[in-house]
Amino acid sequence: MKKESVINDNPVCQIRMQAISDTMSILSGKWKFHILGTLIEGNKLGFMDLLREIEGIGSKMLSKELQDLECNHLISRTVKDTKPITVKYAITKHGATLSPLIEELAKWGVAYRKSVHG
Amino acid sequence: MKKESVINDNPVCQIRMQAISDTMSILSGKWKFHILGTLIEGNKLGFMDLLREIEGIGSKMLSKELQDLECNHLISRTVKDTKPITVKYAITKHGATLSPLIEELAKWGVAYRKSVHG
DNA sequence: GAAAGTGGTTTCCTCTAAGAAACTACCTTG
DNA sequence: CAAGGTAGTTTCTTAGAGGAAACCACTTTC
Repeated sequence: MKKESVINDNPVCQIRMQAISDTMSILSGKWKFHILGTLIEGNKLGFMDLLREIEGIGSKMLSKELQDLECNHLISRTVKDTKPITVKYAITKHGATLSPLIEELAKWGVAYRKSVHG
Repeated sequence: MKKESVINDNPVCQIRMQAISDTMSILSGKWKFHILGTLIEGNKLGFMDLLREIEGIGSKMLSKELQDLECNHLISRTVKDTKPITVKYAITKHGATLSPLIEELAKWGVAYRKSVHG
């Protein structure tokens, strides 16, 4: 008798796993949380603002990550017709729903650090 | 006057960001959540069990990810002196503290799917 | 003694994430 | 007209993540 999957071979688990994969794929990469976190704190920021706020990121990565986040409707990009034109990035209502998740991530990270050193 | 970071240039944000980076680094990779999720459901599983449960993973990746998780004390590995020897992987108390986080990830993923299709 | 199960390691390969640096284009201020 | 600000794009390169397949050692069952 060949053994087969028993735990993960049920619809509830499958949907759960899929949901987790979805979330992680949307938030993948080194910078997504940094960008989202910064936009949640300081609402409406320009490209150069973000470049300054997020230490270490380069313009290429920032540009790409912003596009990803915009595609997934987590942030908005609005071009103001000023001179010179300026662009403002902001978190969307949808993006704001990530707050509890980001909160959990931060909380766990802090607790982990304490448990290792403390 | 040169502009500088204002939002992220304060200790609270720095610690937050660091904590998030820590968490993400510990849980990085394609399989960590799948492994943890599976071990939370079915407590105490062998290597081959996990290989069967986690669809798509190969033995090399499983081996590596299990080592990572064990190093970070999120799972335990105990060798039973049976014949043939068997190895049991289980979630630790520490690893179990990830449950709320995993819960949030799944919740958000499900909600996201609904908001896109619904 | 061959097949199948235990728990992995090793080798080789590919693809992508990420970063550095240069460049575009347009505008304003000194 | 040079310097510096706006918002990015392009090119080149490298490190690492991930996967397929073969292999090892040991044991039990058919």
